[in-house]
Amino acid sequence: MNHDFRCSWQHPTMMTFATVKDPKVLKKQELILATALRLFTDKGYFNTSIHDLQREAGISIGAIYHHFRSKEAIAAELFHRLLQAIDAQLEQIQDCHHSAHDRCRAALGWLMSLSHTSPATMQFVLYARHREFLPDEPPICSSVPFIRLKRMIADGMDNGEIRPMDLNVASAALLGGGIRLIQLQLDGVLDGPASDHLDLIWDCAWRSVAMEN
Amino acid sequence: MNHDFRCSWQHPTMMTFATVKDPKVLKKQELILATALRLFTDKGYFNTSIHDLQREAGISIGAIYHHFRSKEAIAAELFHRLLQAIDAQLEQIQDCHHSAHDRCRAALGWLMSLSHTSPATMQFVLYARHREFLPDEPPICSSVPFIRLKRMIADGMDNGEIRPMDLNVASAALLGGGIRLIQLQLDGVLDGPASDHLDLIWDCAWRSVAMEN
DNA sequence: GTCTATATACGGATAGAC
DNA sequence: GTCTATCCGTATATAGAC
Repeated sequence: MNHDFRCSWQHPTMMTFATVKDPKVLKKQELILATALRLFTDKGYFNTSIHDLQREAGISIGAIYHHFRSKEAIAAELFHRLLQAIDAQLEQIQDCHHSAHDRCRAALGWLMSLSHTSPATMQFVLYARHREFLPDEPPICSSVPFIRLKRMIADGMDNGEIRPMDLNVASAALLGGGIRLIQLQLDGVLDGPASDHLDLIWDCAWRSVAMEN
Repeated sequence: MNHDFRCSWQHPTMMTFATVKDPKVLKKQELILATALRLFTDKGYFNTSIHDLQREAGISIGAIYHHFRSKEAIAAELFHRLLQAIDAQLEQIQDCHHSAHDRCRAALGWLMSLSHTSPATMQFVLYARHREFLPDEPPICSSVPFIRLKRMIADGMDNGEIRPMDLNVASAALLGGGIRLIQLQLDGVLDGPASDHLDLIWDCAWRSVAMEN
């Protein structure tokens, strides 16, 4: 049983906002997005003004509005890119492992490591109340990465690794504990990184849903 | 083993804001707080203006500022009262049951029923990003009710019901799944109330931490 | 205690030079 | 593409009559 959850991924802090355009423009867009991520998670979306963003990024308001339609558009772009990056990583994990057990464990391990190496990413994606500033976004539990995780679990139920039960309940039982630990870490309640507890929480989680022998 | 988690409590919707002052003043304060709770959970704190509150409550801005120092003070008062009401209920549950198993199950069951009968309460307490508008509040995981829950679990570890392990991990494993289900319900992902799944999620949760026989 | 009217500030967004 | 200066709506909070 392979408990290594790495399987050659990009280090989380390398997560970038790059797409396919001119690198000069990209640098500035990325600067704006990275600064926005920091401020949004630090003080919250509504406590961050465009003037804050302008000051912290060291560029002008005009430049910001040249690259983005509005403040909301910055948050939306940020949200989409981070979700996409996370989903890409989960897809890679899905390809590297072939049982629900190994896939979900690797996924949880990676999410925990991400919450340590890039807490702002985790906080913005998992924790922010997007509905309040991105009214058209679906709730996070319906986002692509979460759907993928749910699918992994459904497959495990089909092939007999996981006891048959309501899929939402199984997802909550298997990942709820780990996600809760991540939240505790982001809130500063844990002493060390959440991933210190991966082995233990995974043991608990797997007991809760595994097919009896 | 007693699986009844009720044990004579006030129905959650009866949760009121009453204290000890003149009932006439109370009615108005309660009206303001109840309206604020509805609007804050509905549109979010920052998307709710004092004018919205004034309109929805059917009173004047002057009246609002007569009873509360500021908008933030309304949110703070709301937060404290709801946390206190929840903790009072948990205390009652603690008194009615005498094992970690029964206490935690009853507590989770009650929280799930509360999330159905009074979703706004649950949403505001469990889900809102208080740090963004109540900067002096400690994080929710450090609040009185959560401390109480943690204590119940610690006791269960001491008396041998629960396997010895890190307390944060045990809390996450035992309650993380249920809390996650509550979040799913609040986000509208579940079809019915989360409490429909109490038996199942509790069975999963308890397996994950229970002492082996 | 409750009301209306208003002061004051701030935030998002735009105009237009360079 | 980037900048500065500015517009304008809105939000919190206050003043002061009743």
